[in-house]
Amino acid sequence: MLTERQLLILQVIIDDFIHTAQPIGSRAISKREDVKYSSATIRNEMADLEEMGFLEKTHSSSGRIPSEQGYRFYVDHLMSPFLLSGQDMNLIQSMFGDQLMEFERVVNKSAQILSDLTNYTSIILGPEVFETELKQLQILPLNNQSAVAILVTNTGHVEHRSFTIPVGLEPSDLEKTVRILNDKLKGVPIYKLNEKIEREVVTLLKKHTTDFKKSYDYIQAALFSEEPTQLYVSGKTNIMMQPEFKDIEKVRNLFSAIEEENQIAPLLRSQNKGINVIIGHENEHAAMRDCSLITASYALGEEHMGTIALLGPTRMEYSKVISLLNVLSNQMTKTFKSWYQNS
Amino acid sequence: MLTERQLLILQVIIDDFIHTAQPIGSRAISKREDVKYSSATIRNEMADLEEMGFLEKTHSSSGRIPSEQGYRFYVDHLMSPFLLSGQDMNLIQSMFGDQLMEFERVVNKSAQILSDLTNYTSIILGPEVFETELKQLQILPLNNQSAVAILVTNTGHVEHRSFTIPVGLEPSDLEKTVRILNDKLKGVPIYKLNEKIEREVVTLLKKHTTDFKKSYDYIQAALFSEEPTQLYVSGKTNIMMQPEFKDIEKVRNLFSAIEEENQIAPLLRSQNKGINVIIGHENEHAAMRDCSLITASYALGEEHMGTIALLGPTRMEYSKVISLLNVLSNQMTKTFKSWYQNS
DNA sequence: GTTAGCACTCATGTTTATCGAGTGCTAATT
DNA sequence: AATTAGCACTCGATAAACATGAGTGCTAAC
Repeated sequence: MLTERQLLILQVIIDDFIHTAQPIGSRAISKREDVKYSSATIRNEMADLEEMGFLEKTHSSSGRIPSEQGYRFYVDHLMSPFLLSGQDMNLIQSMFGDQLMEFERVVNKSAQILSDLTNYTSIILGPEVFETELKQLQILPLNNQSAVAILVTNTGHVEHRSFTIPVGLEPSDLEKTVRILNDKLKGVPIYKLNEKIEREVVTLLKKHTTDFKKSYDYIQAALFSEEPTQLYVSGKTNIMMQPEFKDIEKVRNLFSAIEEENQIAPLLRSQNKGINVIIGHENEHAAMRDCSLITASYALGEEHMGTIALLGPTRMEYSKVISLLNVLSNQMTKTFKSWYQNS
Repeated sequence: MLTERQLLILQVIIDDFIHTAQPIGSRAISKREDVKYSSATIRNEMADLEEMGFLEKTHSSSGRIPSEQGYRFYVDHLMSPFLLSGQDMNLIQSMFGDQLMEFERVVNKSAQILSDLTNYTSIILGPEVFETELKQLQILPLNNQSAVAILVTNTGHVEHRSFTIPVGLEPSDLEKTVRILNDKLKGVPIYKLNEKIEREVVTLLKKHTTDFKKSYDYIQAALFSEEPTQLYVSGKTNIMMQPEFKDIEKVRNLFSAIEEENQIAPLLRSQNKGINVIIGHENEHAAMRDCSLITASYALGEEHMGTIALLGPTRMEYSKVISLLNVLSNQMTKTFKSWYQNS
């Protein structure tokens, strides 16, 4: 177990390193007014802490820096809670005060606030949309050749596609098709749409429309060619400002990794509810081994969950980031709840 | 005027430097099989070309690199046309072959193709939406408290907002309001909406709805709180791969500049029709003085214009980029025309 | 148990030397 | 008169040699 003094020293080192990014030596610590031991004593303690794996040296005669295990201990036991400044709180409040927002905008703004307030990179994962229900399907002809299909879910999510109307498709058929679809599909969860169409709608369509095949291809195309982008990233530039990323090769690797949506999304999706802290090599993705990733979950309505996250160097302001993510995820959950209850 | 030989030498130097990013010396040039002069001769010519301002040295005894004036001359007089590979052409064609696309998707994909095929950063500016006309306004209640407003223009552009319904607003009023709005506003250009509402709709609303004030605030909020994002950027990471951006400070500056939407948008907006080449310091923005920017215009329907652009180092593959932008902008124009004619 | 003292380590910065690609100029060649 | 060979010179890049100083570990004194 660690003694009080060791705890103090560890805390001082980590706090300092988080802000300066420089190895810290015994003398510097002993000079602090809240530390009343000589540098020699500190040196001894530091040697012990290093032996226990909480500290590292960059070279044999350098000052100490925290190891990943050190950060882990800090996050789990040592960190003092962070009080967000009134200014920051205001910024957040004012954003959620706005009555008129669609989901995408809230998320985008949240991502921006997160990255602005921390100078790290924020990543927000939207909720799985598949469980949401179809509220309305509309096909609106723009002219002879083209139309726009608009699909609204019960969560207020809107998808739309423009398309060209195949030559020879009767407008009346199109209209009928849409009417039938709305009749039958309202309230059906998105992920069941396909099945439902196959089972119930196809026969109906066959009966009622003269050009069944075309209408059908249509629906298919309009409804299911989606690849829902659910990843919102903000402040990618911030990561370049960190001194640990002064060599461009690292930045490149990291950026490439972030841009691979199908790498990041599952990672975030697989996190537990609440706050998660993933430090350095705890991350399964090699490209993020120099980083820490803090995630927090938010809820959209009763069922759907999304994740907000901050990506920064392992030398991260854990305390601040965690507070911020807490506040923001709660605020998001609250806001979405107010939108979607009784739906 | 430049002699044939000088033209040849200039061309060789620029072509070479575009691919290697290394200063090139007289000996290297004289060794090429299409050049039959000795290094001494070449040296003399290079000295002349430098005096005329087409070449530069990085230091007193280095090989030559093209000056910005050199690139300018190259682009205007020297560049040989570039034939896109069949592979590249296929990629482009296949994308536009897809019948089912909304504007945003075409633009996003185009941006991606541009950056993938060139390894530069692509920027696409959407058309001014203000001239487009309102096709339909719909307000769809999701539940007691919230609704989604959907606005469709004649170009198939869809805007939507979720909002909470003020307590006490009668559903019937909401419905009436929407009906009145659709009646009066269909076909009105977006930028005239506000005026039209003030002039014709307000009185109507007063007459027909019991709670005029609330309905009105509503419309206002739903229709006019937009900040149309019209800038699509792809391949920002590419710029970091260029050897001229190996020091991170430059990258930071450039990235910050690109992220300032209101810096870039007007710059692109102000370009002439067709292809424009802006080399280094010809660019008014200091942050882009190390870059060249090639722009091309595309048309959306009869009236609206947008811009596609590629941003790379001044040492850019001008020939390829220009060909590519040409093909793509034409293809976009053609595609959009087919969508929106007779609207 | 704590601390002063001291020899030792190593990253960083500076100086100096070497190397070689490339130039400009002059004189010889075509 | 145009071209080219020859040569001294320049200067960035790389490496080696050296000084500096922040920081350590260890021992002995307090």
